Amino acid sequence: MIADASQMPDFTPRQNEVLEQALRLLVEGGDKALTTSGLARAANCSKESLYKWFGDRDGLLAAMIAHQASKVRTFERGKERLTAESLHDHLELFARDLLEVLSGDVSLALNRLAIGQSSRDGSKLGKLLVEHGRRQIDRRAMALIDSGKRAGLLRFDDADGAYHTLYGLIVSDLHVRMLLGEPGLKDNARQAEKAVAAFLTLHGTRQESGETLRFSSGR
Amino acid sequence: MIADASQMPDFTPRQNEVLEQALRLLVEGGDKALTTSGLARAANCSKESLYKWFGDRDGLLAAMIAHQASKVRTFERGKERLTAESLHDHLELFARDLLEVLSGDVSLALNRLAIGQSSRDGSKLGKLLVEHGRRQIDRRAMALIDSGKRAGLLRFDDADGAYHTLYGLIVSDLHVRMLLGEPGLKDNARQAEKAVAAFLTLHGTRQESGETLRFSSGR
DNA sequence: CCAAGTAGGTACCGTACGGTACGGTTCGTG
DNA sequence: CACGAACCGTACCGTACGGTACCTACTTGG
Repeated sequence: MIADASQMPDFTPRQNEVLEQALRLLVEGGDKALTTSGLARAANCSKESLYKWFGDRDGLLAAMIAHQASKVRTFERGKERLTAESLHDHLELFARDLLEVLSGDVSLALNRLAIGQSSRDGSKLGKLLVEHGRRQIDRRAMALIDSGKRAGLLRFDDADGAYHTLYGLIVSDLHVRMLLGEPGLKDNARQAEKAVAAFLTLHGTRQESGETLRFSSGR
Repeated sequence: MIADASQMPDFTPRQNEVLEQALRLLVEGGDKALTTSGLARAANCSKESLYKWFGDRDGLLAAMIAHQASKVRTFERGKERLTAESLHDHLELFARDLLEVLSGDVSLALNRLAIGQSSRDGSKLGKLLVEHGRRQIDRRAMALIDSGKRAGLLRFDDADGAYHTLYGLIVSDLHVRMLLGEPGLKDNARQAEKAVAAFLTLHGTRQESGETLRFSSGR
């Protein structure tokens, strides 16, 4: 065995295949559709194997989260020189990616699952989800706005606060509404533009033109 | 019987008592703890009465939402003359109230319930929750920022967009995190201040001092 | 004082789940 | 070839839920 495989889940291909089916079931039918019998049937495996591999239903859920997270590797952005324009573009790209991720089928289903469980398992799944799913995107955004500050393009005292401001401007109540079953935005890109413009108005060092303050047309 | 009781749920005191117990069970143990047998035991009533009153488990859940919503009547704010200071204060009050409501036990439990059900009932509960719970607070905020605009204290093209900006600045990802089981903010008032300051920087007509741009210390 | 409606208590039914056990089959390995 | 491990399919068990039926006790109104 290799000494250091990080905290890689390290599932076998067969297990990954089963986890993929599990995600499919979850997305299609929600919590109730993800039964051990149903999964065994859908994935052409035996329940005994499920319990051998994942130990428990909760273990299966945790494995699903880990599996999904392992697919969404965040690509480290090169440390290129930041200009006002490239910062703006990177922020918009981040915003679009964030909206894209949050409105994804699997993300919504997993969040619903974790939220549903949070009342009875002491939010173990919720912690897992935040750890695996959010830390990556948090890191990316923090690195970006930090670079912006070092390049003299952004100004703020508290990076964490600034990031949460950015997040709020991008997402607003959209995530919860989607979790409750409402459809997503018609135009993610438009929302991303507006959010980044507002963020730069608040924290940018360059005077943004009044154009950025004009918000028009809605969801 | 009185002719017009609006769309008041109009439950008997006994039924309200039972619904109160149902909410308590839901808050304490989540979805799984709210069983018909458990509720009948906790509320000292019979399962048969439950089904006679609410028809169905889903009917019970809907009744719980209606019951809870009927408790949180939003008080219509008087149409007093708005100054920059009073607008600021009203916005901060709104922000604090919003954070207060969202972090309430019952609100979180009901949102978790609706989110958990949203995959299987076509988001019927979710719609109900948004209708009953959110419309009130939305109305209040829209009326407020609309007054602000008419008084020349705020500027924006799209009131809905401006409101969502305000909402995002206040709540950010806090709601989802709390739904996932994380504790709330230490200091709601501080968050409310920061959000309102940022909102006024974006949409206020008066030049806010640089002080309002300085974000310090975090969650 | 009694009839009728209302509500509580309990037993029951069908179902479906999580979890386990067992026999048969494939596959890698010495 | 033979052995054992892994795995599949299925049958099974205990439990707990939603929902129903039945019976009793209390109130209410004439």
